[in-house]
Amino acid sequence: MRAMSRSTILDAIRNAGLISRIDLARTTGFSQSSVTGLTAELIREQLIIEKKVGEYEGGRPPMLLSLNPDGAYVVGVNITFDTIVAVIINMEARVLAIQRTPIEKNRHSVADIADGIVRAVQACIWEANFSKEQISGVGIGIPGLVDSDSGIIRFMPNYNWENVNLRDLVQMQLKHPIYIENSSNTLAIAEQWLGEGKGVGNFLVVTLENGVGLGIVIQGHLYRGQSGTAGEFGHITIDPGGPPCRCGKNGCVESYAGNISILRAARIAAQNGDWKPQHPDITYDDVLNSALAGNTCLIDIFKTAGQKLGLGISHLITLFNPAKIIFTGRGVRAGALMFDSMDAQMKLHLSTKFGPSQTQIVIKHWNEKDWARGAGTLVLGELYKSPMSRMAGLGKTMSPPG
Amino acid sequence: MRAMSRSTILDAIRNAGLISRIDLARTTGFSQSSVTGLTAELIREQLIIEKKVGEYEGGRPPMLLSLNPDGAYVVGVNITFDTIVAVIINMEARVLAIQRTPIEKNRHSVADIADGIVRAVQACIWEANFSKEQISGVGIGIPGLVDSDSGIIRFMPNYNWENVNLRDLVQMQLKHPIYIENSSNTLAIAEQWLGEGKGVGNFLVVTLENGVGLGIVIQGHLYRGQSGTAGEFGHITIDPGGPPCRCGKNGCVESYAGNISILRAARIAAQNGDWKPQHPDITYDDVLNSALAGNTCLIDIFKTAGQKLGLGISHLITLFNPAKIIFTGRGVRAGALMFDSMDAQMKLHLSTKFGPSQTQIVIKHWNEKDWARGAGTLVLGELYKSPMSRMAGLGKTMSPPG
DNA sequence: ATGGTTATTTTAAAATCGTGAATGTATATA
DNA sequence: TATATACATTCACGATTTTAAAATAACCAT
Repeated sequence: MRAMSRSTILDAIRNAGLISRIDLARTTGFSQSSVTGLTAELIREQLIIEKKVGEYEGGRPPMLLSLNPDGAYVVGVNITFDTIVAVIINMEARVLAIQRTPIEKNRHSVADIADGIVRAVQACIWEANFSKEQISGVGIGIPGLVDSDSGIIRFMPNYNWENVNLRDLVQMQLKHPIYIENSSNTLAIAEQWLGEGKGVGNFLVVTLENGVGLGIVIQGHLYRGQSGTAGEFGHITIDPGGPPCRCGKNGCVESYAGNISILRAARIAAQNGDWKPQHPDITYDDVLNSALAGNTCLIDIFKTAGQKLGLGISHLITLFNPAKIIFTGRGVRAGALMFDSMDAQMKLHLSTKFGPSQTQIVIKHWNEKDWARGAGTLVLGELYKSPMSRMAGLGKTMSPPG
Repeated sequence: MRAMSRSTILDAIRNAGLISRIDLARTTGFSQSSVTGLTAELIREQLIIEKKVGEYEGGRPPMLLSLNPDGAYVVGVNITFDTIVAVIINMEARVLAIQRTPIEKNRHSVADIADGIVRAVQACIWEANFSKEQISGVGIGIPGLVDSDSGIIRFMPNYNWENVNLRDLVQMQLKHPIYIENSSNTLAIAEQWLGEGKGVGNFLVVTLENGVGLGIVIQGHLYRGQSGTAGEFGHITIDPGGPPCRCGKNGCVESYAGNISILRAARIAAQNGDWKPQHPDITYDDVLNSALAGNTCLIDIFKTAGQKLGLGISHLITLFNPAKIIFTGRGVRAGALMFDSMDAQMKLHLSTKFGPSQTQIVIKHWNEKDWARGAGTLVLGELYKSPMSRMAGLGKTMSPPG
């Protein structure tokens, strides 16, 4: 009961960034005295602080409250095809330390990756001169289908894992509370907390990596579906006669717009002689660079990807009517190569009879850190729900050592 | 605050149908004394009643509580292309009276329909020997895009209405509280209340009429989207090269699976000589009957409709991961003609990598009354939220006159 | 300094809500 | 008829929040 009141206050502070008690009373609907009581409790627990004095407006100037950046620290870890990125973030999700660990080729058994995560977390904490007691938890983002309750990864196409329990393996070596979740979902939470989704009730996050993922936020809550498989946007069939997909079907969104699908199309073009790569072992980045340099054959590949993606996005808008769709992931670096045709195709498949589309399209500049940070916010969210579970004792000073 | 507790109790009673106080305490988590207090309040307000004594189980036999069927009466109205159906329902959503009013051809201005609704409501109340004071509200279901807050119908393809305020026109002649909502949404609410959606957190209702509609229930709440246009499933593009749609695009789900689209396809077949209808002015029912009688050309039309619908449904399952999808509307009478091919196509476009589909497909026997009843439950829901708003005084006896 | 104004805190009284413990009630069976 | 058992109610209590009012704090203008 009081947990809900606390949450309301915390959410309001997070949304505002910097807010006085009187404005808290106004926005939350609590009485002034209740706000005083609740904020006093949160200050005592060091979740929030009196940051600075606000603008004079004719009387006593307001004391502006903010989250306590140093109220807790957590580690966020993101796994991509070839890299483990771990970051330490503070209560404001600011990245204080970062650690990249390459995944060696063919070293991606579950045990290998679990060890890699543990080492990355330890190295990150060590190099930033933190002690492990200062870390309240570890969040792990996975590009695949995750049952976040049981911790089981049901399907992860990158390494072709099915039904493996990565969390337990990591937990055996790390004593911190560990949370695991699909990367698109962690990004959605991160956007809701501190990014484009702040204060937005309904929005979607589309991730363009090797696969194409979707995080769904509805009425302010992450939506996972009845059995946790909602949002497999990458695997809706756009064209039944299309190229094969890692999911076993043909013509999925992902089989056009996923980075490995673009790479595959480029390889086929190279085989057909439509394009001469500089070296035989081409990567997605090679393809992207050549396309950006003006190779028309490769430009066409991105254009097609954008078109198919655009049709899929039109489905999302028509079905979800979100306030925003946020694009992120390595794939957004293609920029206009992909998004111009996406935009055109999307508009083509939205009926004007329902009024102009209210959905705002946001393309985030891609940033490796953001993904690991997203995994970290997963833990921050849990801390907010029950701050008692913080590992670090409340009495201790929590200033960053670095 | 207490409103939520009351709702919890009411929901539990509605879900159970018949339940003792002690079981209420068990299912809701309230203490026995709280349940006594809350139920006493609800009984005083005549929302629930002590229905009968339950089975002896070793001690004092439980007193079983149920909703008070006669706690309130509301009118539900549904508009289809050619008919206005009004029903009186009680608190259990049982239909006590029904009134059909045909809509004359070319008499479908907003004023005409508003008058038709008013007359239908009045006739329904009159013929069932109710007094207007006994009716707590009127719910109207519209096959189109409705802004339920403002009461404005943004787009209704049947009569090609755009941005008209039907509610205000009706309100000028009826003093009751009037609610207006998209039919698919009213049906979703009705299913959640008393049908297949009872106790199911996430489910979808697909309506097959002239158009194809979608009602979305997520985490127990109807989802309307950011600006109220969520769920326009009928207008996602299945095949960009497909037939034109009333929405201005081509190849929408509706342009294959909507009843008028099937009728159109049959007319074209007749023109081409592929089929000889018995009379020139054919209707959807003629087409359906000839197909059921074995006309292969028409069977193919239904088969194609089912296939396109199936692809669309696979999108819904992949994106929403609902526990159930409930099909209703005149179109379900096509039965296996449509659903066999739908089923096959749907399965084809669901990846097996995410485990077997957990989504249960439910096809409801079509029934004209259900739609009007659905519009009525819209009002019942409002009554539950704030029983004080009931028009009929709490002190009055509320037994049905008939 | 003084007064005016707005922000915050404190205080006390009252309301609301749910709980636990004890009590009351209804039934079948020994 | 007494008893065991399970259901229901009563009542005093604690936790939480609100209202209202007063006190305090901080700042500017005069």
